[in-house]
Amino acid sequence: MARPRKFEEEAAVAAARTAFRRTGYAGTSLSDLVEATGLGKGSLYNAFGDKEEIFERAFDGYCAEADAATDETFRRAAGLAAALGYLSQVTGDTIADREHVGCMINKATAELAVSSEAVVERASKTLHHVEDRLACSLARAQEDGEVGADADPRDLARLLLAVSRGIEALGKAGYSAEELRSIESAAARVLGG
Amino acid sequence: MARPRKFEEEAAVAAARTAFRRTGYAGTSLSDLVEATGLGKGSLYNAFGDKEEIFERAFDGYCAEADAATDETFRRAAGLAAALGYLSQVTGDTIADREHVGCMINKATAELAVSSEAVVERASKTLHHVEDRLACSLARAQEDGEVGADADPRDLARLLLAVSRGIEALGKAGYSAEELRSIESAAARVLGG
DNA sequence: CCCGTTCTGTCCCGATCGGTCAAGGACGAG
DNA sequence: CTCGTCCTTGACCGATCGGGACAGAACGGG
Repeated sequence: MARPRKFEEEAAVAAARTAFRRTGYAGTSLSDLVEATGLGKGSLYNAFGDKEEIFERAFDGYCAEADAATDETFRRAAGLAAALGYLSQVTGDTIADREHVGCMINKATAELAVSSEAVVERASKTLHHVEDRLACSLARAQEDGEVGADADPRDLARLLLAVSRGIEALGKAGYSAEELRSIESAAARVLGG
Repeated sequence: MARPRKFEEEAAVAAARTAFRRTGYAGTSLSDLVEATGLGKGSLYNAFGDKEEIFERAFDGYCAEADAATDETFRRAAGLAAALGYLSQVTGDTIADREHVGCMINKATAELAVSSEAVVERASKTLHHVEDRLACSLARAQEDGEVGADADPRDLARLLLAVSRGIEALGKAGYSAEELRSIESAAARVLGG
């Protein structure tokens, strides 16, 4: 018994997300969000509350999608191949991102880790999710003899995660595709040898 | 034959830098900079031009200091110890930074890589400087038999650089001191073994 | 068909944004 | 001491900020 929403809430959040990804939290104004989503300022405000909540929704959606993408990546392969596949995926995404928009997790923590505990926690959760999948794959790899038996799979997983975050960061700092790929293969060599 | 500057230009830039490091470019207003530096708005503008130039000066100073600190780190040690010392240094700094202020290179590229080629170039230069020092140390380590002779020192240097950037990023995303240290030692094991 | 409810667009607000400028003060050269 | 030069201060600018108020449109239950 009321007028229904004309817009897709999820679509609006997604549009807001791309805006935030490009210009950050402080750098994105409400009018930018209005333009990005196509909604009126009133609708935006009515649906989500304030700017902070819109960002939180956008960031949460990004992390949720990242989690799903991680699951998908590790569903397609197992063992060492899965771990290296993840690294290759990150490297490829970084190289493809010629505009240097970059990963939202990095951007959000870089900008807001000082002031928002919520952002830190959400980011931590998503990264630990990756870590878990990596550790699982590496443990399997160890059983199969693909990886030396003396190393702790959990430590190796964290190391690989750090490498992937590093590749992302270096990509945004102007490192070339060749340089990034050389990091990826060096990591593969160090693990697989 | 004129009234001299009452303030130290470098001190003002340094004060502005800490403000930018905390709240980013867009998140730091001119009044914030006035408060941080203690200068009047007019003096700031007169001395540096606009906000963008102040940031550029601050970021440039940060990178220059980082370069100097890198030289100092690699002057104190050589070979594998120097490379691992650098990694330990980054890890320690990240752990000590409980407020999650973080490295300005990461922050600046995260926020401005999309819009400012200058930031990307300055960041790239500073990171390549680290890479060069790492590569040099690792080549020496290889001669001394500390590192396997089959690996390319340049690739290993990039890998280590990526790990260090990853540690920085993970620290800002809430990773604990133990977790970060475990990454550091895993990297050491992988290299030294 | 009608009314209550919710959504939407627009106008408005005080605050603050980045940036400018005129007035006056402080200093050094002569 | 005087004067020219540069610096500092603080008021001020238009624009935009995030947020809110509100009238009216669109819809569903009765």
